[in-house]
Amino acid sequence: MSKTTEPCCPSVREERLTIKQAENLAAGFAALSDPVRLRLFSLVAAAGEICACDLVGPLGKSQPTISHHLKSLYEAGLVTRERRGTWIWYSIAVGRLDQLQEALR
Amino acid sequence: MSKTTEPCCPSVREERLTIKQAENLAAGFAALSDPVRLRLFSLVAAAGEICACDLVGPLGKSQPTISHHLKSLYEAGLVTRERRGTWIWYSIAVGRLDQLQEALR
DNA sequence: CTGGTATTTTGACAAACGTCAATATATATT
DNA sequence: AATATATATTGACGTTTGTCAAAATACCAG
Repeated sequence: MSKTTEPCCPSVREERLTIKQAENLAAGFAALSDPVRLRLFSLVAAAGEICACDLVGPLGKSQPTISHHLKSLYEAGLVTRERRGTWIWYSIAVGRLDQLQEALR
Repeated sequence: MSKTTEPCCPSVREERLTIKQAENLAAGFAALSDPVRLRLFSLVAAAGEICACDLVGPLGKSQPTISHHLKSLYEAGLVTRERRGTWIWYSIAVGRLDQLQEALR
């Protein structure tokens, strides 16, 4: 009754990607395709968990720009966020990162 | 005499990326950030080696568009190409792909 | 409720991107 | 040399992107 199975997390090395798979992965890689965003992501990963307020300084970009990039990473599923009072804490979304990593296996 | 060592192929999970490292990785991920290009790359990977002429049909895009995307992948270091007479054969550049994969480890 | 700090949203702008039709270049065949 | 095929380049187009200043929203402390 169901269509032929389509792996959720294929590897570009082994599978011919469907349009949906390609769009899903491309959205993830797009989030990693900007140097500022990559460094931002790296800061989050290195810290484990980090307050947004501590992400504004290090990269020499305006606070709205950092907020904008964090939103990109969040919408791409690469980070999670949790509000604690005034501050918002970010962590990396390990599952999504693993998925992208597996896609390059 | 030399500066402190800076790994060529860091992981975003473990290192705070320098600007240069981030730019290098971001250029690689940018090449993978478009669905058409990802599927193209996947076709090359699945075939091992494939003639450009066989890449035009499957994705429903014009020949110049495919050529344009192949150039992007080539300039990002993700594929190699070799002319054999009239045809040009593409393969994936395993080293570069490994580098990007390692960056997500 | 008022004032202060953290974060997001809006609006604007230039730059980069994906796409195609048309053209150009390269190679092979006759 | 002439023709045919494979691939790349050019030029144009609308769309998306990265950035910032300014304004809006959310939370906290008096």
